[in-house]
Amino acid sequence: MLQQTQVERVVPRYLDWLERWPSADELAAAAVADVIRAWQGLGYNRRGLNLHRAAQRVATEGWPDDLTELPGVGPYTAAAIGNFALGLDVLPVDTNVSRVQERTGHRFSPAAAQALMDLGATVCLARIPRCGVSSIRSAAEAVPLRRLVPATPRADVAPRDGVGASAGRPRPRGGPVPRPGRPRPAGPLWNESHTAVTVSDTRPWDNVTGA
DNA sequence: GTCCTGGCAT
DNA sequence: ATGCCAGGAC
Repeated sequence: MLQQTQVERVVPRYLDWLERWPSADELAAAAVADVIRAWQGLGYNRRGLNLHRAAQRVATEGWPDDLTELPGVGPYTAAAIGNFALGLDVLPVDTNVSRVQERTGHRFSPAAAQALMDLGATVCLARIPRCGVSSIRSAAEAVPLRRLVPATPRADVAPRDGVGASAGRPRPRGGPVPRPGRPRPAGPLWNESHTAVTVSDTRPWDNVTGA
């Protein structure tokens, strides 16, 4: 349900759904019409169908080792389930996480998954990154601007004025604004779900990688 | 890589 | 109103 649909929109539907079909077996036994009806309003009805089919497959053949064998489950969802539900050491790389990794040039450990997602969704935004309040700004500043801009300007994207519109070239993806590095105080990397991730004085992102 | 599809930014 | 975004399927 969380594919392309916001959490707030999903939660109540998810709870109702689990109350009605608490297990894969029970969902598998449901009529397709009921599944579609229960999915109404969540968008992308194909996901509801896929979920139903996946449940049927799990009901008959059990859980596959490779979750991407289930219909509707790609690399991202498989990694997300692996990390959050199964406790596996895999990093779900959605566009938010991908963007953070690109801008910092850093490979984060799976332990940082939740913090990375929230950072990418609330601070390291695609269009207008809030570098001023970013806890990993210093990491992004260490990345040459060259690596954040396409080699050739995209013809289909008009140049924009803005804070980072440097070098007379558009920054279609809105990369972070590089500045001279400067010491920053230690503090929590991120806040909302109280994930116990803290940063150090020198290389903040290393604490997050577990390196 | 392209297409799908609903949400979202502009 | 228009175009971009984003996981998945192919």
